[in-house]
Amino acid sequence: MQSPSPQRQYTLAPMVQKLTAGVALSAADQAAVLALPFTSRTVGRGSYMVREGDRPKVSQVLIEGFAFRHKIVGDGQRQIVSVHIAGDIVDLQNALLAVSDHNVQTLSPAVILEIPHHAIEALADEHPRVGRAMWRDTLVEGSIQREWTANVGRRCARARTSHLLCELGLRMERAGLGRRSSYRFPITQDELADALGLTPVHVNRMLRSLCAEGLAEKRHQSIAIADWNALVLVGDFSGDYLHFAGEAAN
Amino acid sequence: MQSPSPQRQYTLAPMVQKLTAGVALSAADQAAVLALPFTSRTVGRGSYMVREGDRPKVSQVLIEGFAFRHKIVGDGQRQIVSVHIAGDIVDLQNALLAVSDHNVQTLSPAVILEIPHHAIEALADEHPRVGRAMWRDTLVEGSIQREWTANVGRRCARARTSHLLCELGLRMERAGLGRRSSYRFPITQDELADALGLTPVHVNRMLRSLCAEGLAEKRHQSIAIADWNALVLVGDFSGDYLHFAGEAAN
DNA sequence: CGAGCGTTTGATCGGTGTCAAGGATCGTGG
DNA sequence: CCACGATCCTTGACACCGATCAAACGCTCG
Repeated sequence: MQSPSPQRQYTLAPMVQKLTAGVALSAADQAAVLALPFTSRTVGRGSYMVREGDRPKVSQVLIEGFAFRHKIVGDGQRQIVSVHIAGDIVDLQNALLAVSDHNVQTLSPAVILEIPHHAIEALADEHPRVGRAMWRDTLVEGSIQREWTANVGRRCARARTSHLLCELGLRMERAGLGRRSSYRFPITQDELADALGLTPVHVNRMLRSLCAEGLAEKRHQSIAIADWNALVLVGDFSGDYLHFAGEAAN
Repeated sequence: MQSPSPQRQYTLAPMVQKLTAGVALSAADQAAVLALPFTSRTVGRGSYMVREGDRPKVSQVLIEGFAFRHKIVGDGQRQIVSVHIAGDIVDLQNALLAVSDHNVQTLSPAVILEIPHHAIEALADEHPRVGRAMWRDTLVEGSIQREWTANVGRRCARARTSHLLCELGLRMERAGLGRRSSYRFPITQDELADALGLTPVHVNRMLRSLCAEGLAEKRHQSIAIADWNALVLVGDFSGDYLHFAGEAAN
């Protein structure tokens, strides 16, 4: 079975937390977010949240579980372009873009809250600060995406792999879902390979070598980072691009 | 010397055009954009518009010329993560993100308009539709960035190169700066290599082969695409991710 | 306990990188 | 208008990282 309890009532509190982390929101603004209409659904691993070519009418917030975005290229190969954890607003894109340019799929059983696009647009109109917070969220995602491009384009397999483990560690810790040195991450080596632009075989070799050298280890559904500083070094990692700081004075 | 005439007065009309292409704006909204305070400057090729680590106080609109964003990884290699043409709002990011996570440099002599961040924030507050339009622009950039990640991660050198030529062709045509089959693009093979995650030598080989087969040719400061359909095929290209359509009904 | 999926390992292949040298082109200054 | 220097392009030979192919192993979950 999966973690989410059957009949539990979910709220948009994680979305509020996500947004306030970047832009200060008044009590009224926060209340407006919480008052958004939504429906919840619980899905299994591998479920599609969005398909390329879709014209979604709702945006989705990931409340529990993991998900990833990916694109399929001409010869059938898959590139995973981002990974999402609980609290991420996964499908804000399509509030303003008519047709989806990529697929989103769950990496684990998940709980998803769906919000109609018109409600999001109305919210942004009536509460500009919230609109700004959602825009900022999009900007941070853009920054992460740039780093992924650089990671795949210019780092060797070993560094690439380490870099991803570091990023996820920091994001999980920040979201209160684990420690950077140890967090849940139910991904297969096949999926890792597609996220890193490598083959599963080579990912396996990198993971084995990182483990053998006491840097990090991929367990069944989790990651354990034994030597954070060393992994940061190997992965050429700096978390600046995650823009955790928030706005300096706002 | 460079194209821009010395004392000419520039306006934010290109920014209005860019924004209205995605979201319908009222006359008042458009006027508000045009009324933004700005200063213009003319710079030579290779000038930095933003440096990683900067805390910019202005956003920049590229009025004439070309620019690119890039990141430098640990061993000194450079990854170009995006390319920008006249009309692009290059530095909207830093309106909401305190510190820049990447560098922006001109690819040619350029004319740049600088707008103070506070003016952009005020504009978004007072004209939510404009805020939405800027947000949408960010979303489209995100989409392009995802495609670049997939391009670099999962396509062979030949396809990668072709894909970039197609993208630029479509964007230039859309912006009214040329035809997809022939457009100005003053980039060196070194820079192309850094945009594609390849080496200059290998980019050269791909270009020569594309040229030998009558698909496309890189001239001095321009691109000529002799067989668009064939290049699209080789490059596994589809322009959907550029989201040209605009909002269906808005 | 068994089936299926995911992981691990070895051997070999190939695409792209590296190194090196020569050639073309452009912009500059005389 | 020409000469020159710098940058960019081009080509070949060779090396290497990561891909491919193939097979066995182990773990989970039902």
